[in-house]
This record gives sequence, structure tokens and C-alpha cells, in this order.
Amino acid sequence: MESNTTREALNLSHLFSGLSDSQLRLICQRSHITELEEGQSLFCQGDDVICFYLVVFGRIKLFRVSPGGKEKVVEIIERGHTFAEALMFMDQPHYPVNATALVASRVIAIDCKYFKSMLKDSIDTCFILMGQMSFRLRGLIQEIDTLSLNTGTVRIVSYLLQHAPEGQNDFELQIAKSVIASRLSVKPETFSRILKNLHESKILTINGRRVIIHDRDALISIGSS
Amino acid sequence: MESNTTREALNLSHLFSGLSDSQLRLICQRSHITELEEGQSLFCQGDDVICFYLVVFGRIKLFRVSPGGKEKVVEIIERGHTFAEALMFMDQPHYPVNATALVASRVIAIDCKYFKSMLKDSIDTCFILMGQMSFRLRGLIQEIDTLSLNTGTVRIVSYLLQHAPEGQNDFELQIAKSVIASRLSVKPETFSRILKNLHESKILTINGRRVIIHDRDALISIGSS
DNA sequence: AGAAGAAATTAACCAGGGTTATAATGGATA
DNA sequence: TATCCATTATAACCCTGGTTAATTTCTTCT
Repeated sequence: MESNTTREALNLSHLFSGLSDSQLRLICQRSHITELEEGQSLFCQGDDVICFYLVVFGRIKLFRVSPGGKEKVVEIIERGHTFAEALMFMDQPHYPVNATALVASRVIAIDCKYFKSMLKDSIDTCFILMGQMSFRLRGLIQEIDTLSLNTGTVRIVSYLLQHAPEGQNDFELQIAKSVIASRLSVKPETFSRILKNLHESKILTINGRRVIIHDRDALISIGSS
Repeated sequence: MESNTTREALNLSHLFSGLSDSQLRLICQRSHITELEEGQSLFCQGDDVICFYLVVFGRIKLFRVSPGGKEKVVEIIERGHTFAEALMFMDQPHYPVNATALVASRVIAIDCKYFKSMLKDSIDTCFILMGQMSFRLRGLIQEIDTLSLNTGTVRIVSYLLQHAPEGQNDFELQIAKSVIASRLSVKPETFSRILKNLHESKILTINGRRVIIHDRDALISIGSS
């Protein structure tokens, strides 16, 4: 029964699509479902890597904490996506980030060793996995130049444009502002200030989590500095 | 003859260690050696991806240029390392960075399509490749939080510590300061200023490219903020 | 060696955004 | 509804690091 729901969940990610039925069955045996409450931690930076994860529902934030205690959100993983799977190929891997649930979430924990041995029999899955890693690599490079080439304002504007559902000028932020701020590497105060500036320039309105874009063109022109 | 030297060069990277003799021979046929002068461009951001590269000797800088024309060095590839190999797995890939030679260099260009078809017969190579991508992924995450968690001073100090050969307090920078500055996302002027500050604090001395560390402990304590 | 161009340094100035502090808002719980 | 706690907003202050521009090395080339 649990095994069944796991099976269904694995379909969320096409990472598993190249595997045979018997392989999937074995993976199910070696996997377990973990339910997380809001704010609950899944693993910490530095922990030994045993599993990688698939988000069935909810939202997981990956973040790093500097020696000085500053927190920086590296990524937010949504339903259907896997994370930490790249670590499988490191020698004696430790998670490079912390993972905690932003909202009540369910994840499937998949045993790395087991999955790796499975991979030996599925070149297709290897290719999918490499594609996924390649994609992530590309995203991180993007991120690096967003960070080092652009100002806070530009980063925030890009984020808004990217998260406004398909040409809709009126939408809700799905994530707490403080988390978005960290994701974009600005302080919450600065985040507020910049939104205020944008409002004063008549470009948008913020009402709690509701965002209304008044002048999309202006936004776009800021976003591509 | 040329084919022979290519063969030898492939040994520089263990990426090719899992391939059979006949596979290697095929790769050599589909590869070509490219000689680059200092400053010569290998490919540009946005170009279609046809090959990935192995540095035989020299040094290649990978950098991005923002719409506004600002340049940011993402990575510097040294002898024996491959780059752009992760792009092989993207759908219709374009190079996400520019590549130019920092000094006179020789690289081997390896046909992606061909290599990929080779991979289908070598799970071992897949695993090596995945390990390499995983490593790079980890490095980029590191980079992101170095960028967003630390000040310029901290970044520069970390760089120096990382590039001081094994506990040696007196060494030469291998790369032009302006390139290092870009790599660390500070302006050359700021780079100079910070080095000057460190000198005034009696922590180190700079003389052209020669660095002498006077107070390694102080340096370390700055580097781990 | 001398000239010309590139790279590096220095200094003065200024803006973005971090810091701190205080206030306002808004949910949750009693 | 009142209270409490967390999130968000606003404002004043300050520091890091970008900008500009003038100056000083280094290179390289004749």
C-alpha cells in the first residue's frame, strides 16, 4: 500500500522513467516516505549523504549558513522535483546545504547506494540524470552572474517577472517575503525598501502578498540592465 | 602523428579512462587540436554547442558578459581539465559563457554527439562524468554563497589562502590581477585598495605579482568570517 | 634605449544597500 | 475582542565598494 503510493509518486519525476518495473520495485523497497511539518528540518549542512529526495507535495528550501550565522537560501524545491541526487557521485559526500520544509510537505527519500547500483543497468536513466545535472549547472551559472552583475533592484524585478504567471499582472507571492529576500541575497528591509521605490515610481502595487504590476514595460526595462 | 599526440593528451583527464581502445580511436578521429594565442577566443556565449574541450596546456577563462557590457569571469580552466562537457545533455545547447585563452594554449575539441554515442557503451565513463558534474555543481554552490555571504575582502583573502601553495608564505600570482578581480566579482580598483589595506595592517606585502604573507593567522581569521 | 599602450595604483566622491531601531500590520490563540 | 508573536514597513545612519580620473608602473615593439 505505502509501496503503491511511492510508486505513483516516482512518476512525478521523469528521472525514474528509464527504469524497469523490477528496478522500480526495488527502489520502492529501499525508499521511505517522510512527512514534514512547516519549518521541520530534513537534513543539515554537513550531514552524511545517505538519501536523495523527491518532493511529492509542499516546498523545501535549501539554504546555507555561514560561520558567522548568516543564512542564504540557495534554492526552493517544488513538487515533482528531486534534490541532492548529484551528491551520489561524490566520494564521501556531505550535504552542502540545509533542507527544511517551508510548508507541510511530503518527500520520498531514496537510498543513494541502491539507486546508484540501479543506474549501472540503465544508461537511459544516466542520461536523464546527466541532463538534469546539466540543467542545474546552467541555472547556477545564471545565478552567479545575476548576483555579481546586477543590483538588488534588478534581481528583485527579475524575480517578479519570472514569477508572474504568464503575462498576468495581478498575482500572489507563494513564498514569505523574507525567504524571497534571502533567495535574492538582500536583507528583508532592503526588499521592502525596493518594493516601496517601485511603488513610488507607479510601477507596481504591493498589498501583503498580492502584487499588481501597473507598468510591465518599465519593469522589463529595469530587469534587463 | 597528430592522432597520437591527441591520444596522449586524452590521458590528462581521467574522463577518458573508462573507454576502450577502439572507442578512444574513434574519439581521436572526431577530435581536433586547436592552438590558441593569448587573448584568442575559442567560442562565444550563445554559440551552438558542437564540441567540448580538454586543456592540454595553457589556461582558458570562461566569462559572461551582461547586456550592459560588464564582464564577469566565471571560471579559469587549467591544464588537464575539461569544460563545457555538461552541455552535451541539453536539448539544443548554446554555450552559456565565452571562452578565451589567457595565455597561449592548446585544447582538444571533442565532438559532443560522437562522445555521447560512445557513452552509451560505457557506464563507467558515465559515472566518471557524473562525478565530475557533481563536483562542479558543488563548487558553484560554494561560489554562490561566497558571493552573497561575504564581503570583497573576505573573498580576496580566501582566494589568496587557497592559492598559496601548501603553507608557503611567499608565492606568485599566476593570473593577471584584473582577471582575479573579475573572478572574485570586484573591480580592479577595489582589488588594489583591499590589498593595500591588508598591507597597511601588516598582514602581507604585494610586489607586482609576488605575494608575501606576514601574518597567516590574521589572514585565516579574516577568511572565515 | 625610447615610445606607446596596457595594467595597476591611488585618491576623492558618491550610491546602494546593510544595520539598527521603532512602528505598523496581521494572524493565531485565548 | 483582546493579547501575543511573527512578519513587514519605515526611517536615520553608515560602510563597502563602484565610479571617475589622474598617475605610476610594466610590457612590448621598434
